[in-house]
Amino acid sequence: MSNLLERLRRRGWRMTAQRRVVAEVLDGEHIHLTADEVLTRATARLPEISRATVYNTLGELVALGEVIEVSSVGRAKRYDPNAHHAHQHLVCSGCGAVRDVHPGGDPLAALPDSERYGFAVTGAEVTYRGLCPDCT
Amino acid sequence: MSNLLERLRRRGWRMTAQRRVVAEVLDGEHIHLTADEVLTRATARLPEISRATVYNTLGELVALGEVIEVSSVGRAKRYDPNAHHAHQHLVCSGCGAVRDVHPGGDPLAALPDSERYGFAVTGAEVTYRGLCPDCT
DNA sequence: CTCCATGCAAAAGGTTTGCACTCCC
DNA sequence: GGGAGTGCAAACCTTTTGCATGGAG
Repeated sequence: MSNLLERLRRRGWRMTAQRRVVAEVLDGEHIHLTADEVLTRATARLPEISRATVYNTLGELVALGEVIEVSSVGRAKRYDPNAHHAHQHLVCSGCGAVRDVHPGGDPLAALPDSERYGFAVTGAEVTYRGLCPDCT
Repeated sequence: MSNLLERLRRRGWRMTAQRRVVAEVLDGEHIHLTADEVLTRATARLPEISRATVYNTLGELVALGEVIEVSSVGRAKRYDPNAHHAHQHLVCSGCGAVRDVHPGGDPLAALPDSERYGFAVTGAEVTYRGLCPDCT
């Protein structure tokens, strides 16, 4: 429980049944769901929620910086509610499962000024790839 | 010119006019094109090439390990013909432009065994994000 | 009471597929 | 000559959008 909901309330985020359910689904399991999986789980709790609302809400959570968009395997993005702890992702090339990992050091430090080409660099994401125990 | 075409021929890759044009387009500019941009440039050289063939060919080049799929900004993947030199990507959050960069050190080294959770880890990609000079 | 959020359904990408035809090896 | 590659168009999947309704603050 990282209390995504409570953080949202504290930030004055307008609360509705739909938004609460989406936040609960994301916060409940610490796996990385696709929008469609969020919709399925949300529908189980609140049958009248619509696909558009799930997308709207996910997009807003990403814009607020409370949720991170992760592209894994396949076309659908996955959503990671663990935005407040620095971490990276380990993706299974077989089944697309995503695990949080915590490597040492700051990846940004590896990029010297001479390799920044005038960009204002704001962050770095590392994606480790491999096969999970089940897919080996 | 890194001779993508020649490498493909040497690997016994079945050559056709369409495949040659796709390879030439990728190898010609060292920027990171979307499938649609590849189609546009390929059509300029060979008007009868079809969208499906471009997708088929790109998918095959990726499977062969000669081209890398990069997800930048937006929904469309970009294709990087520079698969034979270790490098990472610097992506502009504004316009989606992708630049190759060469940070120091091996990103895999940052992930200790204790953070691998039984995965057979095969690689790591680093995506640096920021704003390019034009978008600042 | 006033917006903002929602539902519905349609549209918009981007990518994949089925099938008959072509042409490289 | 045979099987891989191609073109066309339709299907598919994911995400976005327009618009009228509904509910939070």
